[in-house]
Amino acid sequence: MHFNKGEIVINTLRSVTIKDVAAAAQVSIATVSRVINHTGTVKPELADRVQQAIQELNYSPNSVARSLKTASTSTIAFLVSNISDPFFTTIGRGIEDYIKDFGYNLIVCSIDSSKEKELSYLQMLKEKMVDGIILNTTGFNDEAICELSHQLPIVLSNRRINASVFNGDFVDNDNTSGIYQLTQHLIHLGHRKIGFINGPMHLSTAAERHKGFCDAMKSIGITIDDSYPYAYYGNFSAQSGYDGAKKLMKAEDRPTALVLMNSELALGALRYFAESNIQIPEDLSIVSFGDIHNRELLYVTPTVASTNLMGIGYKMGELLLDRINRKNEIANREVCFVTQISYGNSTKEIPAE
Amino acid sequence: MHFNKGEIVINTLRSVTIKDVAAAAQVSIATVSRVINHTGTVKPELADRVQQAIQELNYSPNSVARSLKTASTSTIAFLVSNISDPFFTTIGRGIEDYIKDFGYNLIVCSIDSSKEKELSYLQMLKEKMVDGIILNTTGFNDEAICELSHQLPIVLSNRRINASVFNGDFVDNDNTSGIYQLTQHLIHLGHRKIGFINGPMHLSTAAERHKGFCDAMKSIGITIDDSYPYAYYGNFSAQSGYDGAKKLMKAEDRPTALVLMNSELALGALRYFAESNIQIPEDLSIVSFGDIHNRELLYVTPTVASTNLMGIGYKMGELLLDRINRKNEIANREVCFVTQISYGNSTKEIPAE
DNA sequence: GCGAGATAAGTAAACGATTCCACAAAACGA
DNA sequence: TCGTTTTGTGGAATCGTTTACTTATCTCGC
Repeated sequence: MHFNKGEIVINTLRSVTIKDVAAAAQVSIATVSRVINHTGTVKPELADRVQQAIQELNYSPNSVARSLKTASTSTIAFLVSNISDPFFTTIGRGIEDYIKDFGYNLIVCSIDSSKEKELSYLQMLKEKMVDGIILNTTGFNDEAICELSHQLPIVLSNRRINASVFNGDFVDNDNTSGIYQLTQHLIHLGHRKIGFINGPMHLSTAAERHKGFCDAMKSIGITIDDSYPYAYYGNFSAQSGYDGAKKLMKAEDRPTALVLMNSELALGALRYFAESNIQIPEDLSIVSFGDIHNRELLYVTPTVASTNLMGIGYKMGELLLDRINRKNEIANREVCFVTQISYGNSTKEIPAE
Repeated sequence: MHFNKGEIVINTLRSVTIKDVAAAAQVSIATVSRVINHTGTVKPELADRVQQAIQELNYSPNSVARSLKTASTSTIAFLVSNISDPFFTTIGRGIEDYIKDFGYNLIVCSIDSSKEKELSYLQMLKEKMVDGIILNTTGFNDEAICELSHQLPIVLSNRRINASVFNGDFVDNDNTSGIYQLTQHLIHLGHRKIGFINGPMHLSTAAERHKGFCDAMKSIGITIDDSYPYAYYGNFSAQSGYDGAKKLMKAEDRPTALVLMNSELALGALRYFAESNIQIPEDLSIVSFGDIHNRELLYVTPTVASTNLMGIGYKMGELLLDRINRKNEIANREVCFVTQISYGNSTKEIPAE
C-alpha cells in the first residue's frame, strides 16, 4: 500500500474501483472504461492520465461486474467422471493450454458416473454462467443435455449422445478402428479364442469398441452374439478389469487372448494376472485401448492403441471457443482422432490348433 | 420450453430473472429473494406462490449477479505446476470432494513452475473474485503471495513460503521424517554409499527431504556437504530422475543405494535402469518419496514413503473454507501428514564391506 | 381501546462494470 | 461563413441480485 505515503489508509478491505480511477484521473468512468477496453475514442492525453491513475491505485477491473454486464465469464467447465484419472487430466491439460491464451479459465468437476451429480453440476454451472462446457457425460442425462445445448455451447468428450436434437460438437478417438486393429493383430498371431472386457454398452465408446471387435472377428467367420463365451461387461474401472479377467480365466474354456477396452480395465486385469501367476504373454496375450501411464515400466508392456489425449483436449478447446464466438449457432461437428498401435511385449504367436 | 404451452415464446435467449418470478407470483423481488435464500420472514402462502412461480418459469438465480452483491463466488482455485500430474490431481480430488458439499467449485490452473504464469494466474483469479486459493507455488513469487495473502484466503500446498508476513495456512507431508525413515532402512540393510536425487533446494519440500537424508546419514557418522559425491539436484521431473541416475551410475565410484526424493524422479530413474540393464535390487537398492500410481505393477515395486494425498486435499479444503468463513482473520496454521513406509522389492541387504 | 413491539411485504439503493445516448467542440466541405 | 460530419466526453441506464430502510398490518398486555 505504498501509494498512500503519509496518509492513513482508512479502509484497506474495500478494493479500488473504476470510480476511484475516474476520480484520480479527473475523467468520467465511461472514459476509464474506454481506455481499459480500447473501445471508442479518447484523447491520448486523457488516456495517459487514466493509465497513470490505474498504476498509482494499482487498479484491476472486477471480472464479476464485467461478467454481469457482458453476460460472459471467460470460464469454461470440464465435466469428467474423475479428475484424478490421468486419461482426463491429460485431456484437461490440452484444453487448458489452448484456452488460457484467450483469457479463459477451466473449472473441473468430477461427476463420478453419477446421474445426479452430473445434473446438479450442469445446473450449477449454468447459474455460474460459464461460457461453455466440455462434457464427458455419464450417458444418463441425454434429454437434459440436449435442452441445455441450445442455451450453452457444449462439446462432448468421448461419449456421444443418443439424441438428434443435440446442438454441439463431439470429439473422440476412432474407437472402432483402434479395437479392430488390435483384434486383427491377435488374429494374425493365430488366436481364435479371443475374449474381451468392456464397459457399459449404453456408452458410445463401449459400443463402438465392441463393433471394432465384432468386425474383426467376423473377418475370420466368427459372429459375436449374446452367447459368446469370452465376454465380460463391467464399468471401465480397474476393479471391473480385475473381476473380468478372473471370471474369464477361471472358466473351464479359457480364451488365449484378451482385448481390454480401456486402460483402467487393462491395469485391473494386469493386477489379477500378477496375483494369480498367469504369465503374459506365455499363458495369455493381451491388448488394450488407450495409453497407459509409464507403460514401459510395467512388469509387462501391453500392446495398445495409443491416443493423442493432449491433442484431443486442444481440439475440444478450439471447437468450444469457436462455438462460443459464433453464439452457438453452427451445425454440429464431429472430430475423430485416429489411434496408433504401439507394440509392447504382451502378445505372442499361438500355434494353430 | 413446455411451460409456455400455446404461447409463442418471444425471446428464448433472455433467461428468466427474479423479476419475472416476482411478477408471476405477484410479489416484490425482495420477497422472492427472501424465499430463495430463506432469510427474513415471509408468509407460507406467499412462499408457496413464489415456489410455484419458480417451478413454472424454471427459474434459477444468476450466480454472477449474486456474486457481485455478496462479493463471493463460491469458487476456489487450485494452482499447481501441472494438472496432468497424478500427485496433484489426487490432491485436487480430495479438495473437490470436501468443498462441493458446501456449494463450492474448483478452478484448476497449471503454472508449469513458471514465475510469470503463477503471477498472471494470481492476478486473474483475484479479478475473478475467487473466494480462496490453494497454491503449490513455484517459489519465485513469495512477496506477491504474501501481499495477496492479506486480501484473499490462501492455503499453501506442500511448498512453504520464506516470508514472515505471509497470512495463511500450510499443509504438507512430513518430508523430513519420511526420507529419514527410508534412509534408515537402507542403512539397516548395510548400505553406506547412499546416493540421492533431489529437486531444487529453494523449494521447502526439497530442503526438508534433504534434511531427513542428512540426519539419517549423520547417525552413522557421515556428514553431507557440497563435496558429497553421490548427489544430484534436478527439478523433480522424470527427466531429472533419468539424468541423475545416469550420472551417478556412470561414475567410477557408484553408490550401492539411491534415495529418490519424489515419485517422478523415481519413475525417471527406473526408466534409466531398465534401459541400461541395471538390476534392482541386485545391482542397486532404491527407495523413493511419495506414492506411485500402480506401483505394484511396475517391473520392480519401489519401497516408498507413502502419502495420503486425498486426505491432504480434503484437509486443505477444510482449512481454506474455514479461513473464508472467518474472513481470513486467523493465525497461520500448519498441518503435517505423517508418511508411511510401504515396502516393495527394490531394496536388498548388502554384506558389510 | 390503545400504544408498543413484532411481523410481513415493498421500495429503492447498492455492487462495479459496460454502453447507449446526448451533446460540445473540432474538422471539414462548399 | 455556415451547415454537416467527425471526434471526444460525460451522464445515466443497465445487468440481476441482496439488503437497508420504510411502511402497513397484526398481536397483545395493561
